[in-house]
Amino acid sequence: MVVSMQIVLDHDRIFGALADATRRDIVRRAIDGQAGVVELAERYPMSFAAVQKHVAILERAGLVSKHRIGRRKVVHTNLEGLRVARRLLDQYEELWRERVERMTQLVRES
Amino acid sequence: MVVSMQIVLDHDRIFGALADATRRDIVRRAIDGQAGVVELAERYPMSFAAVQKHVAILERAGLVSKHRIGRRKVVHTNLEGLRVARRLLDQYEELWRERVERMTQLVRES
DNA sequence: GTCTAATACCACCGTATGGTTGTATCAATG
DNA sequence: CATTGATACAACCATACGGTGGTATTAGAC
Repeated sequence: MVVSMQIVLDHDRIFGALADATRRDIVRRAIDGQAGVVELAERYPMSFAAVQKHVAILERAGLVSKHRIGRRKVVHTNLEGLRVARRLLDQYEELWRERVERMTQLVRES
Repeated sequence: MVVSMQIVLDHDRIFGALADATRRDIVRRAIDGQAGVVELAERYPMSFAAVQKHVAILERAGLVSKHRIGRRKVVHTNLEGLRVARRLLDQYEELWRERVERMTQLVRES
């Protein structure tokens, strides 16, 4: 029985996944979509298993995905995951802009 | 002796602070910059002290700051903190764009 | 000055997280 | 099909995190 893992793209997981320097570096490297987990692991001062766990956290957050190429699995960054995070920040900035506008309006009316 | 607390604006703290629904909600509410910690705390199903800790985490991350108004302290969101996070995501998207461009170029040359 | 509302801080507790080592699976290769 | 390179997963450990209640500090109100 195959139960496909659920990728939720919720903000908790996405921002949590990005709150670690190793994982952010993996995201950056995986944009090119050429690195397997072994190649990634070689670059960080920690065990292979630790890097694997970081990739798993990124995968659960929907920031990267893996697909087989031969006997390796290649990690590549998922643009949509990054955009979910960015959209939230954009919303905050939009609220900020609206607030500034309201305040400017108030000053103008007084 | 007064030792001012250091606000670092590093990505670990910023994304970590945003990885919690309560804290994101505080950031959103504090954009208007009118809420004291008591008013904030009333909105969440947790103790006053818990909300205070959330605000402290946001403050250490540079996402909000507090200043006295009368006997209260008002929490307001710091736009620059949000922008630090957004800039990193923008960089990733830019890397993505460059990669797509390189690939398109390769296809064209073949 | 005394009282009190608003905030800050401390100690504690359960659970999640980041790391480790060891073992199991899985697919190409000989 | 046995081997082996690449990945997955489980058990374990130390520390960080999110919550609690209780106590201290601070600044207006009286």
